[in-house]
Amino acid sequence: MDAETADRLLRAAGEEFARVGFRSASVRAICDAAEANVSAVKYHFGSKERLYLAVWEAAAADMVSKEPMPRLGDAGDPRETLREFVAWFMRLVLTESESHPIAGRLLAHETVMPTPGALEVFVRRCCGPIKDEVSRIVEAVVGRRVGRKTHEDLVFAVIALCVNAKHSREILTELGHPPPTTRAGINRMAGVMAEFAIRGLDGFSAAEDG
Amino acid sequence: MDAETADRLLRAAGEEFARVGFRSASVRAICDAAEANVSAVKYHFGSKERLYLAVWEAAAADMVSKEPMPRLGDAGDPRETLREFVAWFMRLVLTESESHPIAGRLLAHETVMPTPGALEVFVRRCCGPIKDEVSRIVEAVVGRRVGRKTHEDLVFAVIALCVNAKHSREILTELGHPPPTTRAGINRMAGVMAEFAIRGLDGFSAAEDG
DNA sequence: CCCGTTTTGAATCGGGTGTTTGAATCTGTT
DNA sequence: AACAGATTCAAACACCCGATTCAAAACGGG
Repeated sequence: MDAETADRLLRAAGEEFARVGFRSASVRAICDAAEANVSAVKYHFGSKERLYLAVWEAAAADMVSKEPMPRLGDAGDPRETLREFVAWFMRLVLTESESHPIAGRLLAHETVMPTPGALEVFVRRCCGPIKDEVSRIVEAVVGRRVGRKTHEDLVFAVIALCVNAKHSREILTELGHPPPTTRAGINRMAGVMAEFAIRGLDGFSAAEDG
Repeated sequence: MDAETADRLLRAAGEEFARVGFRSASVRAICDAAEANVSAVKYHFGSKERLYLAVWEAAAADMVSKEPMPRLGDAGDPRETLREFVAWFMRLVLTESESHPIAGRLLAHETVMPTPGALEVFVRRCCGPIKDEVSRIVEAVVGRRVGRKTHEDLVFAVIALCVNAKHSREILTELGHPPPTTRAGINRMAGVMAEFAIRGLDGFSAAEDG
C-alpha cells in the first residue's frame, strides 16, 4: 500500500496514457489517481514527456518478459509454430485484464499519433523482434523464394490478422462483433486466424511471382 | 479563392482533425488555417463538436460517393469479385492525395479514441455496408455453411488484410516497410492480399468446424 | 439612401494545461 | 539533538483552450 511515489505515478500514468493517449492525458489527473502532488512528476521523472517514455519502457519490458515468444524449431512443423505464434501474439495483444493491461492501448495510440521517441522505443523493443520471427516462420511455411516486397506483404498480412481485432476494437464492437477478451475466446479466434494464414501462405508456395 | 467561410472552415477542420484527432485539434489553429475568425465556428456550426460531426458527414459522404464498391455478381467468379473488392478497399483506405485525403485518418483516430456520436455515424454509413458485402463475398467463396463466429472471424480477417496497412502505417514505416501510396503500389499489394485471402478462405471450404 | 439581416472582428471569460517555486516535512546520520 | 539530504506540498506562473460578447462591417431589398 505504501508503494513509492514514483511507482504509483508510473502505474497511474500508464492507465491514463493508455486510456486517452499522451496529449490528452493530464498531469493533474495522473497525480490525483496516484495520490501524489503535481510537482512529483517533475521531481521523479523530469517532465510529462519523460514520464511517458518511462511508461513506455516499462510496458515494453513487461510485454517481452511474459510468456516467451514461440520460435521456429520449438515445434517440429513450421505450420504448428505459426499456430502457436498467432495464439501467443493475439493473447499478447488482446488480453486486457492480467499481464499487460496497457501496452496494447499505448501502442494503438502511438500507431495513430506517434510521440517522437516513444514509437521508436517500442518498435525496437517489441515490434522488431516479433516481425523478425514472423518473417522466419513465413519463409519456412512458404518454403520457397518469393520477391522481397511480396514476402514482406505476407509477413504483415499475418501480423494484420493478429492485431486488427485490437486496433479496430471499437468499430468491431459497434458492428456487433466485439473481440474476445477471455483466454478461451482469444484462442478460438486465433485458431481461425492461424488456419486462414497457413492456407493463405500455402497459396504462395508454388505460384508465379514478379 | 473566395470560397464561403463555412467551406474553408470545413476543409481546414478536416485536415486538422485528420492530423491530430478531435481532442488535440484547436479551434484557433483551424480558423487560422481557414483564414477565418474564431467566432466563425460558432456562427456557422455551433461548436467545435458540431463542426467535427459536419466533417465526419462530409468525409463519409465523400467516401461512399467515389468509385462504386464492387459487388457480388459484378464479376462471374466470387473470387474475382474478392480480388476487385480488396483492391477497391485498399485504394479507398490508403489513397491519400486525391479523392478522400482525410477520411482514412479520421477513421484511424476514431478507432482508437471514439468521439461519442461520430463513430456510429461512420460505422453506419461506411463500415456497415462494406462489412455486409465482404460477408456475402466470403460466404460465396467459402461455399458452405460455417459457424457464425467463424464466419465473422473470416470476414474480419479479410477486412484486416485491407485496413492494417493504414492503421499501422507509422509502425510499418518505422520497420522499413511503408505502405504504398501510389495507385500502382496499392494495386500490387492488394493483389498479394487478395490471393492470400482467397487461399485462406479456401481452407474453410471443406474442413470441419465447431 | 436607409434599414434590417447576415457575417465578421477583436476582446474577453472562465477554466485547464505543463511547469516552477520556495517553504515545509520527513528520513537517516553524526 | 542537530544537521543535511531527500521528498512532499500548496501556490503561483505563463500559456492555451473553447465559448461568448457585442460592435463593426458587408450585403441586399425597399
